[in-house]
Amino acid sequence: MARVRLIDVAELAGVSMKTVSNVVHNYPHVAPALREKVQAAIDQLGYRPNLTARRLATGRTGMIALAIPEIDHPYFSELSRHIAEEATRRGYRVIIEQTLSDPVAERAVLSDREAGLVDGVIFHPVRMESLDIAKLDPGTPLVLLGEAAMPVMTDHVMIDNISAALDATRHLLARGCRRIAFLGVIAADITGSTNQRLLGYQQGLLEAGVQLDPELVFTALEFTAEAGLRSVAEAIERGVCFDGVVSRDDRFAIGALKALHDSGRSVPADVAVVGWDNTFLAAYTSPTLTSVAPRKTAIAAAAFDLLEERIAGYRGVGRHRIVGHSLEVRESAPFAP
Amino acid sequence: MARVRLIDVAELAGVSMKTVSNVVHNYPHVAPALREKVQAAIDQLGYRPNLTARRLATGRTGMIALAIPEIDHPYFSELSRHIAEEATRRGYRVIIEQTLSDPVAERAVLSDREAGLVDGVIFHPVRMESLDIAKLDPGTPLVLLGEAAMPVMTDHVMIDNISAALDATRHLLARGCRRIAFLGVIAADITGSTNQRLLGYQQGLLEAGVQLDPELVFTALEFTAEAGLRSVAEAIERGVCFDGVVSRDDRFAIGALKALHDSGRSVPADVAVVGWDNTFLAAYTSPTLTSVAPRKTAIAAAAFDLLEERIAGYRGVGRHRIVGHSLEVRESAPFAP
DNA sequence: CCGTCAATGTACAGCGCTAGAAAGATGTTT
DNA sequence: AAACATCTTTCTAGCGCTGTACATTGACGG
Repeated sequence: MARVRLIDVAELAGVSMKTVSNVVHNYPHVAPALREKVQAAIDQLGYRPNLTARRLATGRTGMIALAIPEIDHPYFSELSRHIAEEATRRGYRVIIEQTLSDPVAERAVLSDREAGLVDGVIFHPVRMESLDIAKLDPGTPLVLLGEAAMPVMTDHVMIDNISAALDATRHLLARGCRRIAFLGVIAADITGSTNQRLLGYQQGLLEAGVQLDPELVFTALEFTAEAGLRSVAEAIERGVCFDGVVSRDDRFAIGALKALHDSGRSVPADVAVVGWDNTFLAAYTSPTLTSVAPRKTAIAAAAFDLLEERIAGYRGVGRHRIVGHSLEVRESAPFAP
Repeated sequence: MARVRLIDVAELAGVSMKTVSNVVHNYPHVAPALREKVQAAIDQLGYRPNLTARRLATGRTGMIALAIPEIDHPYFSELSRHIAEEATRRGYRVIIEQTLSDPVAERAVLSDREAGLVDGVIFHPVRMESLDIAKLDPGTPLVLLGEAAMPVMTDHVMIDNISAALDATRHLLARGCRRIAFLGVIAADITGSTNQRLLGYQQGLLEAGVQLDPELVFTALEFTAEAGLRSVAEAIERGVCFDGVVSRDDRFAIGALKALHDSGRSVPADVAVVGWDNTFLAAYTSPTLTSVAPRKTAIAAAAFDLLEERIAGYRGVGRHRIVGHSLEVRESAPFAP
């Protein structure tokens, strides 16, 4: 099963390697007859160019790395899908790097692991801070996703979290909710996203003249539905009274729905719930879940736009692209009557 | 930002390239003093080996391709995660190839796309048949997942679908269900999995002496929760009477739960439901979903075992590994009282 | 005090492909 | 028919690293 090389084809066809290469690349300036002959040789031998060698010669790999915390988090798997499709469209392949939110793994994404392997990296950090990233930035084109860190020199794509949280909160206020909880602040979470969402939530309450109540900020232990469930269940046990929930993550919201259901509360009549990320789950919970919807395809497209400019040689300061969002209104928090 | 090469380090340290290479690889037979000196040069220049070049020289890429229909299908995203983790454990990186169940894309996976790029391919085909695969098999080590096709020469990992469907059906029968539906046969689905699951379902009914009723085999249009919902809703409208559902996919089951809920039926009192794949969703529906659970970590491990043997040079006939499964019993179909 | 053998280190030929320079072929113009 | 312009095709120097074959060194026994 010895691999067929360019030179083997060239010999069989009785031409030079470069001519074969020209045929493979569909370059002009190859006489039709010759082209046909070479093609026949290619087919006969079943020649396939060795991409590694091509890479070494051209310096471009045609691959980008996508580094995300968890492949199987619905938000990230949906985002991955869009990124993969955008990549295909633009002629790249994607290698997926799962960091599991581990600082060491995140660091590895930016350090020696990727040298010469990929043309660029799209990275959704969770634990690394701006300074870390700035220090490690290896010269490989890099675009960051999410809100964890935003070094000055690095490109960045995100949604306007404050305004999105504001929208969600206003939506609940319009329904008449006055005791609105925010789920969930996470102890180990140093990312900016939660803070920004919390900020938007607070801003919404303030502009409606509703008093902030620290008791209504629910803490979760980790990013799972289970944690969301527990957090809400405990709040209920503590006797906290609330009629609305803005959840920073669909999975938390799903846990919340379950906790509310278990405690005999009805959604949205007793408590209205808004989730975040508008993952496909949102359409299949009972009741279906109103959710903040980042435009994932737009995120993928913007990330690639920035990345390709970097790959093409742009060396300037970081650009920060804000991508649109909307509120997908479903049963858990319908429009005000 | 000129890249630092091995030879640059060698010059700075005043040694040969090979010695630097030896230090990088931690080979023995490098005097400690020299090693230190070389290491200093490496650090000073910030040298990072170029993986593409290393690949060309060694012939090994350290990457495998994972080709699946959809990244964001919960089953595949969970499977991907296990594969990614197994890959990390064994020193491989994963490049993910999304086929979207498109025959052309599936074909591309096995043809020129991956030549020389990866050491092996793990492929979950949907539309390609055994013969196609056998014809295209490019010599790159290959392991198939799922039941769509099983060419004689190719390795294969799957669960025993017949027996799993049998378990699910028996479980419902034990609860006293007698009008058990099978959801969902798909028109465009030529894969073996559905057939095998249907077979196990029928076998279960027969051994319990329950008459088969073609009316109880529900058809869906595509692999979405929406299609499952519609399929069940239409059956209800048609006046089909049933007290149990074996669903070939969790997403269908989720749709079914919703359809049943919408029609005022209670689960599991009126209709008991069993899903398939035990994706994390199953734990967060209301009611939670009993589901057939393939051992995903075992699938990942088995796939890598086979693949690594192929990479190591095994050239024999295809091995077929059956991986264990279980039935995760939750609220939608609890144990018989 | 020399020959021998490990232990270290060096030199260099590839890995397979690309791309630009140079050469060859063909056709056109005067 | 010579001179020139235009296509085609060949030649060949890398891309950066690895592994083999060979050179050097120093230690040690005879």
